[in-house]
Amino acid sequence: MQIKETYKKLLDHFGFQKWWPVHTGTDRFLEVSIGAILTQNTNWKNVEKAIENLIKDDVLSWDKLESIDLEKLKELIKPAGFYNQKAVYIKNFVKAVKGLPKERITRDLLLSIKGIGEETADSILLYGLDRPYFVVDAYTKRIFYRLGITKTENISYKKLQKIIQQNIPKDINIYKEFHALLVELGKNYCRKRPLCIKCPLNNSCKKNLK
DNA sequence: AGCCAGGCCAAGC
DNA sequence: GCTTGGCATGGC
Repeated sequence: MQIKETYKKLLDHFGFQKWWPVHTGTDRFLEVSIGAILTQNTNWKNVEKAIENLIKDDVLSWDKLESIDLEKLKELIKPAGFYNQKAVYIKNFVKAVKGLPKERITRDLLLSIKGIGEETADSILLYGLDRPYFVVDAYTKRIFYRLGITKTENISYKKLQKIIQQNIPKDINIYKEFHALLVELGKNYCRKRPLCIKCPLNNSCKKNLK
């Protein structure tokens, strides 16, 4: 099955996901970035709790995050797990990016920040800054492998990103939507222990376990 | 009651 | 370059 067809099927089945979810009244770029850091290897439900804590304490702003005590920040984001390192990552990010004009914020700059890897950087760029970088995650690798599009689930980030970007239009709205749809499929059907019987890609998947 | 989640870093080969 | 271990909470 071709990549573009996969996108169409998922969109047809799930409908528009309208990612990235952010609260009204906060800086979108900031909230996406903090969410992207907090969701590293973590359930989004837990991230929501952490973000609610930040909003409740009125610290989801560049100035407040820069000045907040590190230990206090750890407490607030605790529900998201790995809170010791994520608090430092957030501090690193804010220090490196605060006050910069957006055109100065490049992928290389983000990757130079300790705690920002490829997926986090691309999530920030795509959903926070509307730049055309396709976000690859564990679901993406798993789904494409099971579909038979890639030969291994351990394909490198760069390789899979390149394959996908070469096979869909360079359109940030498609990039945003496709990744969100892959997450939806990965969460609900193409899980580690998959639910192939009800999967919307069931009849065109090589790894179909029925 | 385990298993798992929208990764990243450091260390070792 | 690729692999491994550590990091932590809460939902199911």
